[in-house]
Order: sequence, then C-alpha cells, then structure tokens
Amino acid sequence: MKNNRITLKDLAKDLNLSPSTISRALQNHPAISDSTKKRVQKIAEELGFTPNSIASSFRKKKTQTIGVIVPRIDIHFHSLAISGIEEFAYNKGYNVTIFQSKDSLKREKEILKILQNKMVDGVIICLGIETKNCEHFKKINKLGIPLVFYDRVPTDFDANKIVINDLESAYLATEHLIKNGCKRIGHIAGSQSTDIFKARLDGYKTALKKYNFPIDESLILYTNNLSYDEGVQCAEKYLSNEQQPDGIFCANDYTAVSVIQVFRKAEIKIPEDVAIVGFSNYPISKIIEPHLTTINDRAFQMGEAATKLLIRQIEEKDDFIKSETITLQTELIIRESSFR
Amino acid sequence: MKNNRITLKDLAKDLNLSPSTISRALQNHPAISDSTKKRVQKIAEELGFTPNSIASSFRKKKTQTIGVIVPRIDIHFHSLAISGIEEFAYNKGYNVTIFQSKDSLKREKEILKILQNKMVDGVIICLGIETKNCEHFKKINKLGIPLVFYDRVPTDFDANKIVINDLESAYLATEHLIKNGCKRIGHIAGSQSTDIFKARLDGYKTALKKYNFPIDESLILYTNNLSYDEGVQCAEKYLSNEQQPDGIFCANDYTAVSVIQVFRKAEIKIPEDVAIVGFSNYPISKIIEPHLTTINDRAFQMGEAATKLLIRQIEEKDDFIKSETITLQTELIIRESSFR
DNA sequence: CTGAAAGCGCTTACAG
DNA sequence: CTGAAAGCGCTTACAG
Repeated sequence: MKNNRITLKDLAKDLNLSPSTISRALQNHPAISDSTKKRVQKIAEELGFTPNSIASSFRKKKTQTIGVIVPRIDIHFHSLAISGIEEFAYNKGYNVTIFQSKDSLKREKEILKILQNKMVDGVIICLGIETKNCEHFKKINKLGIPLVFYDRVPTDFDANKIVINDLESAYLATEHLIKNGCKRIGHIAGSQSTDIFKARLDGYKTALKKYNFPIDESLILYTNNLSYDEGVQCAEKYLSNEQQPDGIFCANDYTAVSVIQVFRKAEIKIPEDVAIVGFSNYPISKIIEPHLTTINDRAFQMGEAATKLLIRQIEEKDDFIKSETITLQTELIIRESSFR
Repeated sequence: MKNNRITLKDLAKDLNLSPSTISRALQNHPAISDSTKKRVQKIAEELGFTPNSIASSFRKKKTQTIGVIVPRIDIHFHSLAISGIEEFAYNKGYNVTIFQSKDSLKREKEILKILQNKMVDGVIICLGIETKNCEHFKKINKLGIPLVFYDRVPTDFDANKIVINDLESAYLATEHLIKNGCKRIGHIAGSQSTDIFKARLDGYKTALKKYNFPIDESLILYTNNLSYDEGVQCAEKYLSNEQQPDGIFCANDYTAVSVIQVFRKAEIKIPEDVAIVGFSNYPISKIIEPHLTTINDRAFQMGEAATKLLIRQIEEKDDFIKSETITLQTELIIRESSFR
C-alpha cells in the first residue's frame, strides 16, 4: 500500500528524458523547450506525481517553513497573531510549525533546538514570562536563521521586533478619560516585570502629568496576571477606598470587564459615575454592557507584520543581518463605557 | 556566517571513527560500547553538533510532523483544540504544522497536496463548511498517511473520527430546562446542513417528546452562523411572538449571551422568567450576568484524543488501516442562567 | 535545449 | 563492537 510514490526518475523513464530535464521542466526553467514542458506536465498530471518536498528541502537547504513559538495558543491575542502569521505565510508559499512554550524557559530552549535541527527558514517568537535574557537565541542567529520577536520582545538584544506603541496608547486612553471630565483616574496595572505593562503604567502617568493631575498611588492597583479574578479584587479595593476614582484605565479588557460588573452590582453607574477604558479589544468588549472602550492591539496585524519582515529577511541575499523594530499604531475604540 | 553546520562526518573525523558509528552512538544503539558513546556524546556537546532532522526525515521517510487543518485558528474552539494537539504531540516528539482552510474547499485541497509533498506522518482535520464529500482524502489514504477528523467529520467516509455526543448533550440541556419547570422551551438552531447542529436540534426534540411536550415550530429559530447578531434577531423574534418561551436551549454560547442581553433590556428576568442554556462553555459564559449554563464541549480534549489516535495509527505496524470513532462525553455546567 | 554526475547528511543492511 | 557502501529524491554546475 505504501511506497508507491512516483519520483522524477519514473517520469524520466516514461518519457525517455533525464531526471534533470524533468526537474527543470517542472520548475518551468527557461532553458527547457515548451513542448518538453508540456509533455512533462501532462504525464506528471496523469500519474499524479507530486514532488517530494523533503528531498527538495534537503538538497536546497531551504524548508519553506517558519517556526513559531508562543506562550499559549489558546490565548485570544496569540491565536489572532498566529492567524495573521499563517495567512501571510501561506500566500507566500511558507508553512508554519507551531510550538507553545507555556512560559517555560526550559521549553523555549528545547524548542529552539528542535527548530534548528528542523532547518526552519526563520523563527517568529513571543517570549515567555520566565525569559529574562536572550543567550539562547545567539546560536540560532549564528546559524544565520532570521528571527523576529513580537509583543513580548527582548530589550537587551539586538533583533527584529514588532511591537505596538504601548506607552502612547495608554497615554491616549488616559487622556480620553481626562477629556471626558474625569478628575480622579485610576489604573489597574499588569506585572511590572513585563515591559509592555510598565509602558502602559508610564503612559498613564505621563498623561496625568501633562494635564497637571496629581499622581495618587492609592489609585494605582497592581496585579500579577491581569486576570478576571484579580480585576474583581481591584474593583473591591476601589470601592473600599476613601475616595473613589471617577475613571479607570485598565491594562487589559478582563480586568475592565470585572470592574464594570462589580461596580454595577454596587449601583455605581458606568459611565456616569465611573468611566472605564480597557486594553486589547477582546471579543467580550463588544458584548459586555455597557460596551467597553478599549485599545485595538492589532494582534492579527502583528502576526502579518512579523511574517512579512521575516520573509524579507529570509529572501534577501544580504549576508549581514539587520535589525528592525516596527511599531504598529493602535487605535482607541470609543464605546459606551467611557463616553459621556 | 552560514553553512558552518557540523555534520556526523566532522565528528567522525575528529574521533577517528566512521560516520556509521557516530550515528549509532548518538542514537544510543545497543551495539556501540559505552566508552565510545561517551566520547561521541562529549565531542558532540563540545562542538555543538545537532543532527540535521531534514536529512534524517528524508532518509527514514518519517518526518515526525503532523499536519493540522482547521477552518480558522482564531475561533476559540479551534485554538483550544490546537492547543491540545500541540501539547500531546510535543510530548510524543512530534511537531505540528498548521493550516487554515478558511472554510474553502479549494484551499482544503491545496493544503492536502502540500501535506502529501511534505510527507507529514499524519493529518488531523476539521472539515470546512464547503466540504460536502471526501473524494480529496482518498489519495492521502492511498499513500498510507493516517487521517483523523474531529468535530466536523464526514459521514459518507470511513475514517477515524473524534466527536462529542451532540445529540445526547442537547437532550440533557433540554431535559435540564424541563426539570427546572420550563413549559415552553425554544431552541436557537445552527445551520441544518451541518451535522452537529442537526444533532443538537434532534436532541432537543427527542427530550421534548420523551417528556410529552408538544413540538412547537414557532419556538425553533434557525440561524446561519449562530453569530451574536443573529442571536439578537432571534431574541427579538421571541419577544414579538404571541406566546413567549420560558426556557431556551441555544446551540452555542454567543446566541445565548445575546438572548440574555436582549431579554434583560426588555425587563425579562433570567432565569426567573426565562431560563437559558448555551453550548460550548466559552470564556464569556463565566462572565456574562447571570452566568450561563452551558455544555463543556471538550475542545482541548478533542485535540488530545485526535492526536493520541493519530500517533497510534502512525506507529502501529499493521498494514491495514482501521477506522475508529471516539465519542467524548460532554458535561452540563449548571450556572445561574437556568437554575431556579 | 538536454544529460551525466555529484552530492546534500543521514541510516541501515551487510560484513567482519 | 565497528566500518564500508549504498541510497533516500531531488537540484545544479558543468559540459556539450
């Protein structure tokens, strides 16, 4: 049943041509006559010949494969990014092999080794939480395999990166609250060992300063994972504060949603009493009532941009490796939770 | 910078051994002496040798790669399934190459061809909407590449399948409404050209019959995609009905959520006036208020089960291909939207 | 426009 | 316990 695969050699025998000629004809090589090409294509079709890409990859040292490492596939942000990666790669003739690091440094290293062995043409990666330095990426660089980081990117490592303007986005979100008349604006922050959440806190503070608002540390609440449950805790903390905020910029949509729900239960009106802004434009932001003002974080576009940059690096003949950082512009989506 | 990869031959020269011996030593072949193995492993480590898996795959005709085709990656159900696939495959030493069919039959066929050429060891697939027959899978079967379908599986094609008990789940959901005292139970149905949604409608009707409830066609509303917006339309239709339902079983969570929201705006109390049950246990079901009773559709476990079955087929030596259908048991998760 | 030859880096049946 | 040899199915520089 197996092993009945047809090879170039079989076609060659059938047509009394050499395998070289068959190979070239199928690649539409200019040196081959049109009549030969037609004969070859016809018989290939008839016999159902399909080229063995592994043999070709092996010979050419080019696999047309991109390795992708994400912390988890089932996080909406990443599944959107992967979708963008697959879509762009597919249209360019590349395949995508996917791995979850589960935020484990050990696993990240293992995966990198596999990717080297598999001779992928390039790697796209969003770093795991445990990853504090990038020693393990040096070898893959030395092998000449292009690398693009997205979202969670290294700071101490010269590399291709796709990011969004987190600081500016947070600034705009906060400014939006200010312009809507909020006087005491709180912030629910993510882990400050992660750059993007540090940037969001920075953006918040920058906006307050710019408008001559005091920075009130009692209005800034810190979380570990920005989980829904942590959001509930934060909301309750705000409720027990002496002075409650009249606007809150949350570093993601989950915490924003939990705040909305806790506050509404406490008979606090949103947006009238407290205006809320989230971050990420998760599907739930369009479903929760009131609909949530948030930042579109361009996950799909990040995937596309990463793949575009990577493929350019793969296909450029230049011997030296350049490093490029592309910053995608986010978008403040104003919905009912903040508009008054 | 490139092409400095170390090969077996290099190691062999360094140690005055043959490449055969190096190869065997690295595979921990029993015929090789321990001392030799140690020497080989030591120098491999020192020189940073990593085997070229492409060469190995080519030689062994085994790629340790599983091809996965899903309609879309960014649908939560599929990203969960993929997560299960990747997790299980990784632990078994397989890699996962992923494709989106975008529900296009043409693309599904293209992808299958790529997977054949890439010599994947097996394929896991959830059929696209356009796919009505399975002619295009016959060739891959003939090549001896094992195939496992999940969720949306073919009916006219003998193959390995992973499914959930849709009919029974729908039966239990409907029965739950009955037992909670609902007298007029509606159903929001998915496209009836898709088997799983047909089964859910069937389960609903079966439960009604079992408990001697009449089947009132005016209470069954049909949608194309079970989208949030269609759910809103259905809810409005129910509101304009002469007699409103006092319980609704929705074929997915999105429509259930939209019904909850529309009804609450119309001052209809949930679950007191109308009890709602959804299907899929999407993250939103735990966030919407009241929390949504729903069916856990075991997406992650489907991915795992599909991969487990596939790998068994790949690694079993038997020449004949067996077909197996595995039905995963779902779970009714009772939350506030239906409990009274 | 076509062909012969070499070789990509492994693995493995065979021989010793 | 180790080695020599063949070969997986392509591609491509070289020759004509």
